Amino acid sequence: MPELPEVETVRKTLTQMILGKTIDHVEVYYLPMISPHSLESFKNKLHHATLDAIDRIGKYLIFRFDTINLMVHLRMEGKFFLKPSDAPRTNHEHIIYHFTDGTSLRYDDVRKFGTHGLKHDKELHTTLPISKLGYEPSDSRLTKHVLKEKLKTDRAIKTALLDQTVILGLGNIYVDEVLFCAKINPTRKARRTSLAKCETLIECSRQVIDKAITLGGSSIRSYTDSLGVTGRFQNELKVHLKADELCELCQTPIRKIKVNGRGTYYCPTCQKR
DNA sequence: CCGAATTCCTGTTGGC
DNA sequence: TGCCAACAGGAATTCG
Repeated sequence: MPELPEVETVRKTLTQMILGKTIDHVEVYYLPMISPHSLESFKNKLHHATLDAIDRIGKYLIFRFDTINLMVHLRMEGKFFLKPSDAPRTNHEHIIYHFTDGTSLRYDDVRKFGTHGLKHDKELHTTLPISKLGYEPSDSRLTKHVLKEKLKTDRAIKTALLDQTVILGLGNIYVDEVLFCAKINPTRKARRTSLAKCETLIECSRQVIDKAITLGGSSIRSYTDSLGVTGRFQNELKVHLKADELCELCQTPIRKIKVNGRGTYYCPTCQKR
């Protein structure tokens, strides 16, 4: 499931591949995926638009055309592929952006959870969902004081850190790794996190996310980036998906539990409550 | 307002 | 081996 490092890898790859291309026409095969839901409006706004840049805000990809932005969230299994326009559509390609040069960008998503929405420049940052998002780990505005304030909730720390308004970009893989790094039990109440631990959490988030970006993200389950090249951070995971394996710091078997419905991996010795 | 539960979806997994 | 329920999960929505 793509999180910040995987989305950043996709962004870089796509930038190399399709920057400057102009859309000829768009095909949509699953209407609930797009917004606004008007198919004609969606197609018309992208007609003959030229791609100026691809940005990223948290896990959202922002394709910048003239004055309109295509905001894409990959959710669990969204992937892009670049193919010739006349290549046959495969089972799970739900949206095809055809370019004027005879190539096409295919959005492939087995579970149909991804979203593609159009927003004008002026609304992008002032409307949901972007308007509510918190700061990314790399953002200097994310201070221990800011985090401490956002952690004033009765939810478990893991649940709070998955909330994109608290800290931006962590998903189920990296939140487990960050909590292991910070030696915090995932079920601990968020509001019990000390100022010092808030600082540790920020440092660990930066460390984990930076390293994952450097390695091209993690390739677990079916995730591959848009070139089919696989990330290498899965080899660096300390706890996620490591149930019953021994903690590399203390040799205690890693435990798997559920925290608010999410599969959660942690070391019961290193991450005491 | 807050937090938990539900919902979306389908390929994979596990139990019998 | 085959069948089917349970499971995976980000975030919007609904519920209490």
